[in-house]
Amino acid sequence: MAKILIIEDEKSIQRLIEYDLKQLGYDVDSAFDGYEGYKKASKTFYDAILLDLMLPSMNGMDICKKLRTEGNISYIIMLTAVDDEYSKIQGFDLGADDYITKPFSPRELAARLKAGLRRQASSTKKDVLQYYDIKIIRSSYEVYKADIRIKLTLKEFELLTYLVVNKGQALSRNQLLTNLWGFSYDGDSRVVDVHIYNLRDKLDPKADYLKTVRGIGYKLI
Amino acid sequence: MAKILIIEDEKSIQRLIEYDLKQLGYDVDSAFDGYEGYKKASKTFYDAILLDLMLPSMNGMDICKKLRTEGNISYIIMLTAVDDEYSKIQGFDLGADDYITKPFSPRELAARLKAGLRRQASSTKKDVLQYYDIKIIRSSYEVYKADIRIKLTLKEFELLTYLVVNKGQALSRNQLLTNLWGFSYDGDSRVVDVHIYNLRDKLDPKADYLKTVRGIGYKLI
DNA sequence: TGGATATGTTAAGATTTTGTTAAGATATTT
DNA sequence: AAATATCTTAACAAAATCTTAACATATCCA
Repeated sequence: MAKILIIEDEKSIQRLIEYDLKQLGYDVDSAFDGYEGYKKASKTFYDAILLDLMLPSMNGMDICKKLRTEGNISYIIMLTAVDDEYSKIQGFDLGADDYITKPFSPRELAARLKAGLRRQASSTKKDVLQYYDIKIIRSSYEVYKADIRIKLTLKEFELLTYLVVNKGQALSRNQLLTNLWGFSYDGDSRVVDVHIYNLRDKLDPKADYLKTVRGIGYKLI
Repeated sequence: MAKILIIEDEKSIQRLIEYDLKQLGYDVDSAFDGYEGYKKASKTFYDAILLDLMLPSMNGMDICKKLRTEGNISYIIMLTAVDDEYSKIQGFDLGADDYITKPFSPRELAARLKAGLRRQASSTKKDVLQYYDIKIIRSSYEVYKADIRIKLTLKEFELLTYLVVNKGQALSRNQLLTNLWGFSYDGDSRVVDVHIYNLRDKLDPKADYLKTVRGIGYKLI
C-alpha cells in the first residue's frame, strides 16, 4: 500500500490524520517539525506527503521547494489555516500538487489523496533522478556529479539508478541480482560487490553515502 | 517564449493557470467563452491551447474540430471535469493532443505542457531540421553539412532524421528497428550498426557526436 | 583474543558488444 | 536484361565490460 508522510506539529491533528489514513490501509509515517520531515522525505520515498505550512524549524514552503529541487516526485498536499489566494498560489508555484485548508474533513482529505495517488501512478516515470549532487538522466544514460559528467558502464548505471530509486532501503545481493541481472545467482556470487566497489570509486572514493549493510547487502542513505 | 491561449470560463481556474504559466515564463493570453477563444486561436498562432470542454457560446470539442479543419497545428490540451473514457476518446478523435481532468495539479499541467511543446518543436512537421552544421530538408530528402551536400541513402536519411528528432536520447536498436524498419528483428540483427557506421563515415569520420551507448544503442549528443 | 565470516580490492581472462569490411541479396534504374 | 545502387548478412577484429578467483582487510562472536 502507498506510503504517506505526515509533517505536522499539532499533535491533535497529526494523530487524527494518522489514525484515519491507517484505517484506510495506508502505510503512515509522521514527523513533528520541519527539519525532521525534510530529512525523512529526502531519505525515504513516500508516495505522498501531507505538509503543514507553519512548522517549527523549517516551514512547509521551504521543505516543498527543497524537495522538488532535489528531484523528489512525491504527491505533496499542503495543509494550512491560511485561506488566502496568495499562499495558495505560492504553494502551487513551489511545487505542491494540492492544497487543503484547515479545518478539513477527513473524508475530503482521503478523497483528494486517493485522486492524487491515482494520478501519480499513471503519470510518466521521471526521467531525471537527483540524489544530493548526483543527477541521473535515464533517457540518455548520463550521470553527473556536481555537474561533471561521470562515465558509468551499463551495469553501474543500472545499479546506481536502482539504489537511488530505492534509497534508504537496504537491498540484498539477491534482490539486486534478481532485479538487475534478471535471475538469482546460486548464493555466493561476488559480482555485486565488485560493481559496488567500482561505483564508489567513480562517484567519490571518500564519500560514504553508499553504505554496506553487513550480512545483507547495500543501501544508499 | 511559447505563446499559450487559455480558453476557460471559470475565472478562478483561469487566473490560477495564467499566474502559474506566466511564472514559468510563458506568454499567456486568455479567452472566457468559446466563440472568443475560437476567434483568437484562428487569428493568432499559439504554440499551445488549453481548452475547457464546457464553455458558453461554443463548446471545446467544436472549437477543437473547427481549428483542426482549418489546419491549425497548435498543441491542444483539453481541460475537463468529465472523467469518462468516452469524452476522452472523442477528444483525441477530434484532434486534441492531450487531455487533463479537473481537478488537476498545476505541476501536472506544466509538465504536460512542457512535454507537449518539446514534442511540437522538435518533431512535428518541421521541414528543415538543424543539428549544429548539419541541415536536413525532409521534403527533398537532402542533407547538408556546412552547406555542402552530402548524399545519403534512404535508410541513412531516415536514421539521421530520427536521431536528430530524438537528440540527446539513447535509442535502442530495437526502437530504431521498430520505428524505421517497421518491425522488430529477432534480437540480434546488426543492420543498425552498419548503417550507423556508414552514417558516421559520410558525416564526419572524426567527429563524435554520434555516440555509442554500450549495451543499449546509439545517441546524438 | 582469535578463529570464522563477510566485505574490500585487484587483476586476469572470459564474455559480450561494437567496429569494420566485403560479399551476396534485393531493389531500382536504364 | 543488364547495370547500378542499396540493403542485409556474415565473419573477423577490436574494444569494452563483466565475472571470477584470489588475497587483503574488516567485523563479528564465542
